[in-house]
Amino acid sequence: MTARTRKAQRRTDALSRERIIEAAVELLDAAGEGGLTFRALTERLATGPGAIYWHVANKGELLDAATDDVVAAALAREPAGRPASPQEGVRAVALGLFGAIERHPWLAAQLAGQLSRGPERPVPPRILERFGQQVRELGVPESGWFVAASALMHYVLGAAGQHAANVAYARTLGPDADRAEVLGAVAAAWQGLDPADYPFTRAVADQVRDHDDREQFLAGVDLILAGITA
Amino acid sequence: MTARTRKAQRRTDALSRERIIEAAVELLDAAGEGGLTFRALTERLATGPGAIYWHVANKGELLDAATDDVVAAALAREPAGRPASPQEGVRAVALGLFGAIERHPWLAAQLAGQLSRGPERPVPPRILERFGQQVRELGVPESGWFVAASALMHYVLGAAGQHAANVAYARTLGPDADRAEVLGAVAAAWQGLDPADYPFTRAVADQVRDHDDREQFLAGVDLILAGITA
DNA sequence: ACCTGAACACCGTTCAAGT
DNA sequence: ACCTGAACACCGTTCAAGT
Repeated sequence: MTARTRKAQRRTDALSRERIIEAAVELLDAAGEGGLTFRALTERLATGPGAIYWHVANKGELLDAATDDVVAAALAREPAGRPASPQEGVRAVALGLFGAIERHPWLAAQLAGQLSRGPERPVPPRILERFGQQVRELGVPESGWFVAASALMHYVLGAAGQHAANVAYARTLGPDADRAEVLGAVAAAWQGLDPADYPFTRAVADQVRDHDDREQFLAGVDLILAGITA
Repeated sequence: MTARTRKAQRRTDALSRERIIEAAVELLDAAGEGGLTFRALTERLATGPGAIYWHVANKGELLDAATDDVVAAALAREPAGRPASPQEGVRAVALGLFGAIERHPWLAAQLAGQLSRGPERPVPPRILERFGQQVRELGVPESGWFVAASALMHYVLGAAGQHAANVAYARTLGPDADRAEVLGAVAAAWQGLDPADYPFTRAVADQVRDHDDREQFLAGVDLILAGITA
């Protein structure tokens, strides 16, 4: 067994756009956005960069495709039957995205990037559509559709991203840090702020310690639902 | 006048962390996140990279400091007197951030990045605090403080980021594209979606064309305020 | 049509050397 | 204490050449 033997075997099946995107998602999951490089990709796929460029225009397109793939899967994973109510439908979509961002923490920044990079990106309409269909069934007058669906989308993406940050921060504290430790760390960071400048943030630090991220997240969704139907 | 004369003069005043951050913000404003490189920075400041590293740990810290600077300025720019009501206070903070993101479109992705990179980043607590203080004065019971302030923060950052994307997209269409053209372009992009998959998004495309971004933004803030006080 | 891999331009960062 | 600038490792991307 020479040293070279340990390298990835030469691939036998053909390369394809799907296989490349799949490998990109794996790299992103393993090491975050910094983990996705063409060098890592060529090694994992046992090719040269030219082969990848045959299937994908550039790194940006690959990142977009990976984002699109993961979001589409999350939105498709939903319960088979129709939701009991539009409210339940909203919660289901929200939890689907929450879970996707939890499993793929790099998604949060990526989605924010697509959101702030023009209207023709594929992912935002996909998400807006799902929330929007429930908003319509909520009986909201048409003039309020866009604002209601936008509010849901922006809150869900932002709050889920913050949750993912907490989870990632937990890993920093050691591989077996549990929920209490993570929340404790967030609370501790906020308790360390200047009392004169941050009275509110220090006050809520306690709440952050005692509550479950997912519960808080759903409470936020319900708050916006209350605003929509007010 | 030799070719060399056109290069930036050798700096006479001393370098400082503030001057570096200032130059970084200018580069970001001029060319977005890709415009901030140490090479561009050294040329603009007429130094070598080592000089910059004497004042700043690395690029990430510089980006964070630039973000922090701009957000702090936006939150400080507020009206002198106390707001007429907590609701007005929330709108003022929201519009302050909206304006900052409009003037510095790179802020949107940067803020999302800080949000999803752990609780000890300096900027999110700064924003949470401002919304939180108004939430408290709204008479919300303490158990609901965090959710209410988070909902405001996430909506505002997300929606303002999308607005900034629209503005940036407008510049793409030509230097003198006006509001109608921009909104028309967004509407057109959404109208081009598959009618079977995107009935809602296509329906709201018309609203997007006819409404003002700032009005829609404030309507979203009011929606969340309604949910908070429901 | 699909893949190889050397080469290129550019990037963030370091560090021995200067003042 | 503060700054210089050559050098390094690494990155995305290209392209002439192969099959």
